[in-house]
Amino acid sequence: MKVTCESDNGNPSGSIHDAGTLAGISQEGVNKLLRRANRRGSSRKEEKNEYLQKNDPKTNEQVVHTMIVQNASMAEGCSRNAVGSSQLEVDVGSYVDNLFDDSEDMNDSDWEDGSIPKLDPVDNSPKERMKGLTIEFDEPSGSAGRKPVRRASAEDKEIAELVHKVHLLCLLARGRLIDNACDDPLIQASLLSLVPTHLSKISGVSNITSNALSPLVTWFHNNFHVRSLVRAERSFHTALAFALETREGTPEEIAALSVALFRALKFTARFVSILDVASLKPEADKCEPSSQEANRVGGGIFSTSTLMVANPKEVSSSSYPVKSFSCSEKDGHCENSLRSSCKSKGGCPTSNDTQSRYSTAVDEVTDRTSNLFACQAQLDTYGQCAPTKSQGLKRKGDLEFEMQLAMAISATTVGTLENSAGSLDVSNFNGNNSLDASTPSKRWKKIHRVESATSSQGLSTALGSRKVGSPLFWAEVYCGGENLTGKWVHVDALNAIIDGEQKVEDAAAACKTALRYVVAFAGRGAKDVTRRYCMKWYKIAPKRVNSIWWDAVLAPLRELESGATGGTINMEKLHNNASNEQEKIKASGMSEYPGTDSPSNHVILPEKSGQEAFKEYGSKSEVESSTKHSLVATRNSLEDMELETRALTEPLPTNQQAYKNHALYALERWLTKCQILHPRGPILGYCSGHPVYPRTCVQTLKPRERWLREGLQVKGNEIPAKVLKRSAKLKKVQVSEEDDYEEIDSKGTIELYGKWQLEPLCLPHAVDGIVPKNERGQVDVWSEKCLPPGTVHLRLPRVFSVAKRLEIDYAPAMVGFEFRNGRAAPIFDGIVVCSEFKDAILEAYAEEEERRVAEEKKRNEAQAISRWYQLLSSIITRQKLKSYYGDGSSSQASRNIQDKNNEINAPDESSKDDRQSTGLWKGDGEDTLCNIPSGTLVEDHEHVFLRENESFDAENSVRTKRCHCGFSIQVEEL
DNA sequence: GTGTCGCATTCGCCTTTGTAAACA
DNA sequence: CTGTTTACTTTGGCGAATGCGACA
Repeated sequence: MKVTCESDNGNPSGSIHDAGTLAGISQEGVNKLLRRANRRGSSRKEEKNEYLQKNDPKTNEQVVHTMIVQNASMAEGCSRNAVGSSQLEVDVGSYVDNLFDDSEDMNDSDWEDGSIPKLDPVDNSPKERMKGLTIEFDEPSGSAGRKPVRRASAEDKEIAELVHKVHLLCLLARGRLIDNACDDPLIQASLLSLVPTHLSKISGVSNITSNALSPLVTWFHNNFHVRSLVRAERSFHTALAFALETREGTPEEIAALSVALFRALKFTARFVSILDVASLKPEADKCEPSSQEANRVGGGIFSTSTLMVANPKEVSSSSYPVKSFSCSEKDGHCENSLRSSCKSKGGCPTSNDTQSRYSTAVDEVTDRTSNLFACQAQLDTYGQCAPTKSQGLKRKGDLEFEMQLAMAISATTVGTLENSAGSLDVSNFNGNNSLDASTPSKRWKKIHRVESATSSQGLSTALGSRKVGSPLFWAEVYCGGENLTGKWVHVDALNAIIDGEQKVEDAAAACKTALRYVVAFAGRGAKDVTRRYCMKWYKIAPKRVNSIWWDAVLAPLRELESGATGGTINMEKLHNNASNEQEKIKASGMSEYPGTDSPSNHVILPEKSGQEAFKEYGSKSEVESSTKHSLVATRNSLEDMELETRALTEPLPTNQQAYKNHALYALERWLTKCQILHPRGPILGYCSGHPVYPRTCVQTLKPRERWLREGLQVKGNEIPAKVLKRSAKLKKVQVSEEDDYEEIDSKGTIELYGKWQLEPLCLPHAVDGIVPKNERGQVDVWSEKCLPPGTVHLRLPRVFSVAKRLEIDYAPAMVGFEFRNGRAAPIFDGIVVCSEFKDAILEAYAEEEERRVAEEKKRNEAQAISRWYQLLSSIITRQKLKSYYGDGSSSQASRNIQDKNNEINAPDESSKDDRQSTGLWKGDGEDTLCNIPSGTLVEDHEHVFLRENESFDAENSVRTKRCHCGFSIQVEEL
């Protein structure tokens, strides 16, 4: 192993390995760091590689890690500069952690705070700090091939979930803003004025079909183009108006315009967006696509303004041809490719600008732009974009989250930013109606620079970056002429695709966009319509947030949305349609299996949903109550049913592992040890020869004791549904304690029971004031259900003493266990007593507590007085000693010792008279108050209290003693 | 290049009912 | 003498989740 240090000018200024034994210390340190690096895992390469220099490939047997460590100023400069120093070379292959953290406790914060290299242990002089250091070491030959693994901890997961949730909320807010902008009458009117007369004839057609929309969509597609311009510094409303003016805009704006157009034409339309949130799983966003992939995605797909559709003729039948484009416009979409590659290659969406929270924006924009160019230069040079240390700590999800947060904030603060940033374009929009795609290039360039700087920092979700080309926004139009009852039709006017809902998933997947949340916005509300676009729900379900939380979030938005889009449907049609759906379910083998919770039970029956809808929207609906089938359902409930049906008719996965946590299906081999199939059937199909069962047949088993905690007990004569062998550890205990083999066998197993073998818990009743107890003389109170009838649980501290004093029968309440001293210890909380004694005990407890509190107060006061006494005695003694021996510094130490000795001896009656102090103290049997005129303490004088100067206040029993100097002391005689 | 499967590894849940000495 | 507090020894086994490599 070799360790060398280099100064910043390149000359070796010192070598650790020269320091004799220090070499060993250093080696140990390096090895420690290596171990640590191995633990941390390869996924954090980007966080650390700023400290690394590329390996020398010439060394064969030896893996050489060379690092150039920046000094403090360099490190700061690096963090200021988005790209970092050009001296940095990034080693992608192997790396080590902060090799220069020589302290023993190299904790995470040291690393993550970006601490600069510490001093060489040999040389403590700051002037001699190393600016560069080269370390070479041997790597164990066996470990070369294995990548270290570090999994996310629970904390990581929690943080990731929080980020995910907040990101979702931001995107929801964003979607609502866009939806609101789509309702703008001015924009709608402007759009209408652009539509050719022959196309506007379809306005208001009640039973429109998707085919009828084709000409309109084609026209829109031909007239509105995507341009990768983001005007984040203005409100979305303004941006939308500008996009309408120029007929060019971001995919988001163009999609919003299409929605506005449909609404202008009196169609019921929604703005639909994929909420491309930060991953729910930690570190999932860190592994960006490879540079090749980035090139492919960035340069290949998002390259023309007519995204993804080569020929308008393909309307209605085209798919998303995601790989068939080339870069053709320099100003427009090549920018995206650059941005994408910059981001993807190095994970470098311009470092500390990213951390600046994007709050002020305009004056920062120039910095960002320069950073972008710097990043670009870096890419040209190295093919890598070295992140700064602080940047490295940011996960991509965090960055996206921050950007979205900033966007949501900026979008919601309409008006404020408009004033400041609007000067860029708004005047043009307002005053110059002739602006179109032929806008002077200078002006475009300005916008373009603003956009590129902003988007280069990771604005992927709403604005497209890595996931360029992915269908993120489109419209849904309600076509009453479709499907008997009408249906929501996917309309991607951006790409001139109608009714292509089945292609969205594949197109998104091709662009590495996870289709986890597809949300439709209307009426300032929102509805999750992911099911419509997702064919393999089991794949995305684990990537979605807890459904309870998500449903709760969406609940109010759903009401708004259904209020805006909820038309009425003739129930007769609906019934026929639903029957067809039911038949589909039956055909797929999903219905009517004998399980207790058959999936078919989850299907909302037409009658039921219709009635519910009637209750909810009865006032608005056209009610025809004369016949059974003439109930009115809303589009909303109909759509709910459609989505629900989709959820229940998911095709069987072809790979076994998909069944592991599948919501609908299960394979026996993937059941856990506490799960069982009950009933064992029906078999819905086969996967690799294994029968597939409905998930509803999977029952969770628990031991008898565990069911007791839930207030359930096993019915009599029930045999265990499953018997597990006890762990080896417990068996050992059994073997050591028991010699009888049969006993071992009976205790060496765990008997498990299923829900169907249970009944409500029947505990013995409390009789004659006696609490039924278990064999340990206590009551296990896991929940209220575990309390014997006729008893109550009093969770009060020290209440047992009251019950004991009143001679009332009680039992300690054991509420759980904790691990203490390496063993499980029961936790007791309060007592269980018969209900009839509850009031008496509570009353006595209150009295007892009152008394206890009073006693405690008294005790505290006594303690306080005692401490005052000690304080005052020490002051007095100190003063006394001062007066005896003067204030000579040489004897200070001995006086201190004497003080302490005197403190120990105090109080004694003789010394009380000599006390000089302020305040009140209480001695044994008397309280004393000292009144000291100012300056008394500094007077070199011993007080003398003469009898004749005393006075006594009989009313208060206070005797006042006075010295001739004016000092007085009050003594309360008890 | 992608999907599937098996193996290895890591993380985190589940387990679950003292005692003797010192001190007040 | 009795009741209370404190120190002692400070889990660890196992299943689920996950990552990775091999293979089709």
